Amino acid sequence: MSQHVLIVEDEESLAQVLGEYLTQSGFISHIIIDGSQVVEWVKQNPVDLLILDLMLPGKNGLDIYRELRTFTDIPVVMATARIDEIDRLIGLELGADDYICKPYSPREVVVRVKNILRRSTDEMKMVDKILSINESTMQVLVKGKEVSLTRAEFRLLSHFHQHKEQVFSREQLMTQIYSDNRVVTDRTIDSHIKNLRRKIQNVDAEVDCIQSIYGVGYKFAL
Amino acid sequence: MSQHVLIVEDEESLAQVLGEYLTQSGFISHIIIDGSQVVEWVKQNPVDLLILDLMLPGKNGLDIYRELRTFTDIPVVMATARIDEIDRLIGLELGADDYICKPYSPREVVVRVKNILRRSTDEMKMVDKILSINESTMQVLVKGKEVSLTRAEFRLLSHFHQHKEQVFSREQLMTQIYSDNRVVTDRTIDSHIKNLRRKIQNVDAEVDCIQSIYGVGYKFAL
DNA sequence: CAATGACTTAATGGTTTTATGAAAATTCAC
DNA sequence: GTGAATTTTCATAAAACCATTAAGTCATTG
Repeated sequence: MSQHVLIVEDEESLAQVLGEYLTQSGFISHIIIDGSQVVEWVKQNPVDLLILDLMLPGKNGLDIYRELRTFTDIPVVMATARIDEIDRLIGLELGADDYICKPYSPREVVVRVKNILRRSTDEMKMVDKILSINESTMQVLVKGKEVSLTRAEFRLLSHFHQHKEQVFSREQLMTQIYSDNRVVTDRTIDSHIKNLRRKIQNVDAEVDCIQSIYGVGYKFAL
Repeated sequence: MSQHVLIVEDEESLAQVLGEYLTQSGFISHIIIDGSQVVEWVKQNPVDLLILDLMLPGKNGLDIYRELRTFTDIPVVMATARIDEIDRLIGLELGADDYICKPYSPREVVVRVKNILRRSTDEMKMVDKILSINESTMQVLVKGKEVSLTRAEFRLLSHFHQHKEQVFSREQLMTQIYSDNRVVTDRTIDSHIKNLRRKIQNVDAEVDCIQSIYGVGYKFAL
């Protein structure tokens, strides 16, 4: 579950401190001092983000960066002590990347790492920022506010959320909601839909994500 | 409600500007120019965070820092103009602390102050000051007061605490609690939950950390 | 625009699930 | 083995949920 951050930095004490900060924040960190090992490590191990010191003994940081980019898209935060490096970096295609100027504070780096990883992963679920669903906690957030749903409501919404835009008949929804093969009236679904809509719009009346398709069923869309 | 930030800085104009930024952001700031007064002030006045210039006339900043640490844990942001100071600082036990390199931008300092105070108030105080669990001593503190739990209760709470927010069925909880594969009624879990809640709320009736998810199970949340 | 079928909604009764207190069974220490 | 503590079960009350109904509203069609 935790995300892996690889620190490439020759000043070991600095890297150590940074690593501790990252661990404190729930990341798993690994430190590499020798630049020549970076590419190999990234190929062999899980790495979600890389903090790359550009001034390394042995191998040039930018070369490492370019080599990484030939086979992976993981975000890279580049660190440099020389101000004038920054200008060159800014010219780069800084996709999911970032850079920091040394000396940096560990706290600042952690903040950046969090931001980048949140952006890139945290997550497709937050895609719309309007509705997020967490299966394991059974938590539903509408515009950031928690909405408490019953089991049937949660299953319904969850199924809708996983199949955006798709239209479902009431029969289909029933079989999705109930594990047993119980048979209920069509109106039952209507009823749950009604309650769902009410609870969601209770948070924000603007949100109208469950649409009725006349004569067919319902669909979810934001 | 507002939090107090103490600025220790001999360049008065700089301190002034920073103070205004902080005020703007909702903090209450106070400036001390003479290093020899800092310890006394902190002892006598409310201070939630301290910005400490290390290059002070009269008294050395690091000495002040060490003296403060003998009686308080308030976070300290250390400011210094000399790069090489940074290295020494990194060696320090940077608990809730941070450092910045002069010349700094007031805006940046405000951001850091906010971050530090958010962390030390929200996170620490909310999450762990309410409930802390020590696996090795089997000690449980609720709002600082010890609660004596039976083994089953402790295992339950401990498992919950390690998996905050996650919903567990009674079956899952049973297998978590029992090493052997004994089979017990669902109601057994209810019973333990009941006792747990009672013991916890015996300390503070406000604390309601075990929630029932109807038709599913229980989850822990603060 | 009237008729018809489809959707919405609130209320209700019944069902399932949970809370709780107390009793029975088990475990543990002595 | 005895007694106290703990665990489990049980019975009942309370709460939450769900399916249905029925009445009202809306969309479609001729």
